[in-house]
Amino acid sequence: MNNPTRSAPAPIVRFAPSPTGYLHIGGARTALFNWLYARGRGGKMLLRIEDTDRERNNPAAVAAILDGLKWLELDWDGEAVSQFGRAQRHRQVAEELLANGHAYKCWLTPQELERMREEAQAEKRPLTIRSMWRDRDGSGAPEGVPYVIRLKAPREGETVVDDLVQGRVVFANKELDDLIILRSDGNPTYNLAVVVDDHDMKISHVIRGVDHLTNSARQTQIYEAMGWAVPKFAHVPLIHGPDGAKLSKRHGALGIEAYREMGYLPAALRNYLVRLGWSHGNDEIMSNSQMLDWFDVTDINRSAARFDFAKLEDLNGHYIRTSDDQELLKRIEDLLPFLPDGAKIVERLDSDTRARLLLAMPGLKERAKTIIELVHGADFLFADRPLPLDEKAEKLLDPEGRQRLTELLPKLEASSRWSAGELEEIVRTFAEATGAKLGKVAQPLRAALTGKSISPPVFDVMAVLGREEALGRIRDQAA
RNA sequence: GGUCCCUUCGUCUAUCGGUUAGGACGCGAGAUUUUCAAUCUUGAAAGACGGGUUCGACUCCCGUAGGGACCGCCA
Repeated sequence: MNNPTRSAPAPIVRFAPSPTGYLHIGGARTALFNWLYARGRGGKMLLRIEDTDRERNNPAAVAAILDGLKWLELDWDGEAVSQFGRAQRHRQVAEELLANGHAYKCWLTPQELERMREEAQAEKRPLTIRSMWRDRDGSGAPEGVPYVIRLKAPREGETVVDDLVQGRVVFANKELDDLIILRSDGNPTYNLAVVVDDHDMKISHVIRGVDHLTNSARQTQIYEAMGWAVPKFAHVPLIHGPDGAKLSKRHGALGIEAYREMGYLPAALRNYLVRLGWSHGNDEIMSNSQMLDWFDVTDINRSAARFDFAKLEDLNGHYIRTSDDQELLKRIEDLLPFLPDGAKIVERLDSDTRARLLLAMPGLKERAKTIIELVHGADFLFADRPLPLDEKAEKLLDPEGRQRLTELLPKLEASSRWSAGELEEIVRTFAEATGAKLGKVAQPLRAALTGKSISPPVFDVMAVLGREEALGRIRDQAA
């Protein structure tokens, strides 16, 4: 954040998702890395929507991505830039490249290209597109046939991507095609648009997934053709599924909103994601300011990491336990609309039950790994008398258990303050007097009060439910 | 197939040539306990393989194997 030892100029980074779908978990981590790098060094975090492909553009996806970032509490500077909105400027640069001899018009048709690919495939030789139009200067061009503009990429030597994560990656120029920078319909392609935008937006560090590594080599050629400074690159490894294969819908490549709906906290998800491919010694749980202080792209690992829900859950449990009760209540209320049985609870959430929920929170949050578990733990608060009993509760309320409740009832009715402490004393005294182990009394009591065999401590449950409700539930089950 | 990248406990990782290879999750055992958690103690668990370089390699180099990314007028 305000680390005085950092004297380098403040970086300008960008997160540049394409609006073809939701914000997936890998994208979320890339955004987080960008955000940490910018915010940790007093830099800027810009947002750009890569929507040059009009056919695949989806406004709902843009909204979902922005929502996901907001939920993750990652902010950005200024308005999100639409790449499509800058098409004029991209075309202008393409013309400039044409004029300065670094690009050429190519009349190769998609059909011809397809045939070249098939032939290469059949002969099992590598395919590198070598357009015959490269050096013809447009002579012999067919009439009225649309053309594309290709970069006249160097054929000799090598193009180097000096990557902050991957190291120095060298590509032989003879392996690289003359990439298309302007489509036959006059629209810019991704690689051109990205270079122009990154240059115009004065991006100092391009932090993105390794799937873009070869693009960086191509983009470097465009920078060089324009005589522009190449930004620093940091290509972060991809996230894999539990089986080591690329993360797909089958595993966990869900939209970020799915994680919210599964009851994860943004802080937990951030902490989990930052430790995937990056670490700071043995530190596992870290605050935002620690992350901001410690994070550096040069410490990111080169190998892909597998997504592990068990560890995410553990972290989430930690963040729930250390969260403020009031905040948890808000998280619950935010999540309720997305839960199958949430509407029922929303209905009952008046100021009284809200207060009870808050009162129960310390006991509840100790046992929940997700917000959903937190809600289920609070089920007993919203139950109607007579309570439905689950199988184990049923067993606890055998004749012996019910008999105990009957005997205990008058003692509880005589309680003066109905506090957890007083109630515990009453029950303990009762247990001792009857020579029963505390559990023999507490378990039937729990079953009667919650309908379950597991719950927060029974005395807390009684206090939270209040005298009238608690006694009523016990009477329902007493012999 | 071509190019490029990767490879330490099951998983995430530490180690920047010299360590009994450490931590976390998960798993096992124990303590605590009114249940379940939480918490504490504790156990099992790793340098893919083969060559070098070096007094000494998990660490540097080469090869093999395995995995991955990219190879669109998609981004």
